[in-house]
Amino acid sequence: MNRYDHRKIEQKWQKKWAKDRLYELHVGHWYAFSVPDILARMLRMQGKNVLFPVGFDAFGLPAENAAIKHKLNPRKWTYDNIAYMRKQIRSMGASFDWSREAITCDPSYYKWTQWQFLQFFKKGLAYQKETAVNWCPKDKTVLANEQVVDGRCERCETEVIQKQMLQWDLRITDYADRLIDDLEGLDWPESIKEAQRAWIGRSLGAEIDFPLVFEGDTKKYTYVILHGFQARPDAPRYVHWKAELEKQGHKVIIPALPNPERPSENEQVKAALAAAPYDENTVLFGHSLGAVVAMKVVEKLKKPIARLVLAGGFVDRSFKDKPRNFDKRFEWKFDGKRIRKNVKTIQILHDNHDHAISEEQLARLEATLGVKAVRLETEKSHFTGERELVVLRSLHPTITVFTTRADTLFGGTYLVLAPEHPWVALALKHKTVLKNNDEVQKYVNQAAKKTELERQESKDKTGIELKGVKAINPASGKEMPVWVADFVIGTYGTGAVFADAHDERDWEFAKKYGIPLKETLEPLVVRTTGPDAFRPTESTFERNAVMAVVKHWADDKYLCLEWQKADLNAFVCGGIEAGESVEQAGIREIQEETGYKNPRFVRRLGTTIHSRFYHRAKQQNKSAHFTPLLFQLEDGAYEEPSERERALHKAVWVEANEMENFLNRDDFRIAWSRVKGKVCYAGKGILFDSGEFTGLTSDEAIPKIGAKYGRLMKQYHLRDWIVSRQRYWGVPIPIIHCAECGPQAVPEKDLPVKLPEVKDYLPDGRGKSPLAKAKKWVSVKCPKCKGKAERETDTLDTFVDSSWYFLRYTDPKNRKQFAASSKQRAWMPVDLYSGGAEHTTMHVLYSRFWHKALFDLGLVKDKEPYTRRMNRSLILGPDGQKMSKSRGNVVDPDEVVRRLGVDTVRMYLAFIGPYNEVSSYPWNPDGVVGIRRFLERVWRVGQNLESRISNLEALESLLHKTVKKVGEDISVMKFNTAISALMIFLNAVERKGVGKDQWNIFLRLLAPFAPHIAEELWRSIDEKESIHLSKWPKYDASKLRDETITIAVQVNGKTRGEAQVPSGADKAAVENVAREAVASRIAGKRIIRTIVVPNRLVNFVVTE
RNA sequence: GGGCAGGUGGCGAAAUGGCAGACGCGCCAGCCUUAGGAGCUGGUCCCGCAAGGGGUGAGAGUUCGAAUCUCUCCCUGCCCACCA
Repeated sequence: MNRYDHRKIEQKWQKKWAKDRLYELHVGHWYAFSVPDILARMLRMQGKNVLFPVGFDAFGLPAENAAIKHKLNPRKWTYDNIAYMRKQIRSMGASFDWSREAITCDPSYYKWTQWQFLQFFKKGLAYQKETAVNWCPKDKTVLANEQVVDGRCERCETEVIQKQMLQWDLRITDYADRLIDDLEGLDWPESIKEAQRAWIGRSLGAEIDFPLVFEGDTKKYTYVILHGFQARPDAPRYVHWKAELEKQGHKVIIPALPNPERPSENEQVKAALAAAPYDENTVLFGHSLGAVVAMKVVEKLKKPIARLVLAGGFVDRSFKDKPRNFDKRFEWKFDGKRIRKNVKTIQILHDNHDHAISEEQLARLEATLGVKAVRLETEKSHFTGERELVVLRSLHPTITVFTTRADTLFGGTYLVLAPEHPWVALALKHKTVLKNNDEVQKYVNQAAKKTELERQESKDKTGIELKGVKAINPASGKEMPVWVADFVIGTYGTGAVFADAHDERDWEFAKKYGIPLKETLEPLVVRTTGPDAFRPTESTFERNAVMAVVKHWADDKYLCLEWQKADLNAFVCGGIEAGESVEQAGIREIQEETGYKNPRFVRRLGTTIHSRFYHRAKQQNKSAHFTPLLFQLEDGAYEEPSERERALHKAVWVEANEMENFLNRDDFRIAWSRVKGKVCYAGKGILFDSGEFTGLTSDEAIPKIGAKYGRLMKQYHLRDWIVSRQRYWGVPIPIIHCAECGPQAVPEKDLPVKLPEVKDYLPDGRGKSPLAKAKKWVSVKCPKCKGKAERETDTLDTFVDSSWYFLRYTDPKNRKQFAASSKQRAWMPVDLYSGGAEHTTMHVLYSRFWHKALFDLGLVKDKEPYTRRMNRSLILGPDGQKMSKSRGNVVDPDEVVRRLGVDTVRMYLAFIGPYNEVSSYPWNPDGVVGIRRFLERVWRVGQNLESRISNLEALESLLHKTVKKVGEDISVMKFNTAISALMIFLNAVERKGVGKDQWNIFLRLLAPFAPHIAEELWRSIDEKESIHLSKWPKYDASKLRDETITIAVQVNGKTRGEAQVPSGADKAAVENVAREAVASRIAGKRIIRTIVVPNRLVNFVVTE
């Protein structure tokens, strides 16, 4: 029987190709796997070397949860699934290179995940940090910020709480700038780049310090500064610190400590003790080794001093970078209790990139003194820069805020701290600093109890003033009240903001609590787009003007102008003439422009509004300074305005509630918002009452004010990447913890650290992962000191596994390296990465970071892993909703495949719409039969090839056009239009017949889409080799041209007829033919202009 | 509140400055019939018998010409969000 029997054909060829058969599938998998296969097949036929790999990212929570639920071994569960998936994927007829398969949970793969992690660890890119982390009480695991959705766990939707934990982090924030800046050179869709930028969230701004003053505190201190190893009192930084402190009226003593090159404890402590009286007015400040001496000094004191400050205070003789040779007589033990007794306040200052002190040493110092270190951004690591202002700032109580709007600094009238701000905790501990200590404590406690979700949900902002404390505005010099409020986020910026009249949130808060505000900005509206856009290069006409909002005499409606020439809906406005007051000017303009005779001045609407635009009617660049005024008409007395005015604009009445829609420019909207009583202006503008910066625009003032009163800097939304997971089913972190030596890398020869077998996979609920249950596995020897040590029991985030898998594809079997550099060079960077839109942010960002880190280590040659990244569309359920098991709309194409065949299903998915649009297509079970019919017809034509063809030339021409179109469309992944071209060819062939030669070419075009049927028909025309090994056809450019072309003929841009012209005819001939086609329409009219677009149309522009 | 992507027949869509709706689904009429969820032929944006006219979310602009570019607004989807 000779009909298209897909089952027979597809099984036959799949057996031959892969020895496998059909299984049921998820339609989303089909879309992801089988459609790109079309491109891979074509490229291969074009002789390209195509790496089209497949693999399984198989670590992670789903496998573990399933294992817990069904009491299975997650490894067995995963590998069973992989085996099943493999069969499914093979049944799609996709031409994956299975020899390169990578499985992230296989020890041969994760050996290299661990190896790369250790390279990062050795370079300081991976580090351990005690952090407040998102903790899901149900999953009993830590979540990345990215996995928290609306304050809830991404997976189980349990509310996330905060918990302190020692976590492994990767320093992705060090790469934030490069991750943004390197996007420039990438040929990616702008939307993906924008998603990356948004996620990193860089904002340029300034950090500004606000000194705090306390009621009745005018105390002057004696600062004793103890210098460091190999230093002297006249080192520039100490000189600078001394000068600054003396300027503030404090006394400063910097004793020269004996033998700074080869220090000894007794000598130095003795000298330090003798240098000053040490009483309640003393602040003892130790830098570096001086900090050790300072601690010894405090131990020996008889009465307490005011403060102990330790800057870069190390407790070991082993520096982080290289050990220093200190005198053995230095005793590295401290009596924390005694120290705490002898000093009122202790401060530990530290910087995150200190070359001398390890995190672990710092932690010990913190533990000894019972104080958390304050981490600072330094000029040079270990506070060795010349000025290190940061140290001085820390000597006084100051609150540092981050702002992107330094232009409003002069108007800052209060300060707001997050409830978790460290200074708040400090002040509360002292109890005497704040006059309303108990109330503040109560508020902070309440805020701490609230989850992030609750804090976000409460729209009404709450807060409490810190009584007894004021901050000094460094710009205006004015005292500002200090508040604590939970709308300020502790973890963003510095956890503190200054508040002013030009922020809506600050405005509302101030109104609610009666805090005074001060405006310092007049709105500036600059048109930057459209025909009215301000032209900065042209000369500008400055003009003082009035903007009159005119209320109806009885109703709540207002008199506005609709401008005729420009697309402008506005209030009455106009210039102020010499000798005229603004009020007079307003009345005159109302009378002139609208004709209403009796306007009455009501009130000014506050601020001046500056407006810059290009005045089209006057052809001038304008900078208008509007004074907005409110008028009301006494009555309807009216006299028609002049013709000139009426030609310019039309006066209309606009209802108050229609106004927002009516006005179409921001300067008028601002005036309107003030009529309605909303006064806060949060946009940019021109400064006033701002000292030397008065008159500047916001954009000019932001960097200048920021630099003068603070430090210009960047802030990122991005935080370091916490990679620790307290879960079983992941890559074990290859670290050994030794009490003596700290965390040590597992030696390379011992990699991979394989996952131990455990009895059950439940987390223990105290933050330890199930790996801790494998006691024998945990207990190891320290690779350094050979003493007793324990393995790290956390596993890595699965995003780590998927951050480098494409590298493994280039050399999947390598046992010596993660990928040989020769193999990498051959394939990297990835030419086309078509992935799900859900990975546009996190996975793409993490893998880019990982790649850059490898690049810095010299392990890869490219700065970026992906040349082209596309987001594929989504297949929705038949109901138009995202497919999900809970919705019950998951389409299983098994039934369709059985009925209509693999070729039909994969081709239909390709036909449904463009592949790389960020859109989605509902799976329409009816539409698929169109493709089946097409293949049926292909089959039928293939059975009846003819030797004689009615119009060979025309057919050839169409064929070559098809070759061109299909090839071009596939290469840009517009499979839908490629298929449409195949259909058009087949439609023609069914009418005109087709010969073996043309059919041979057509089948090769079809092969990537419908590999099975194409192969079968190919063999039936006596081809001996597989069609998939044949060459992609080339088109003959000379055959693309048609003999005659039908062109459109337009009159005044409207299509009025058609004309047949010979291909390549000259312009005059085309024009003549076209003129005849519309002769009746242009008769008696004059042709002003004729536009000829070759091969497309002729347009006659005629008089009416 | 912010960012991004969109908005074209009954449906998926095509056209990215040059004849709007290619191709396919569905629908209508007819043919064939082995009676099917098959095949073939023709039709199918709207108004109109026609000639003609109108039409790509709304409005305006640029242009000989706009679905496409610009502006204002509306709506939908996705992502982010008390981010200073």
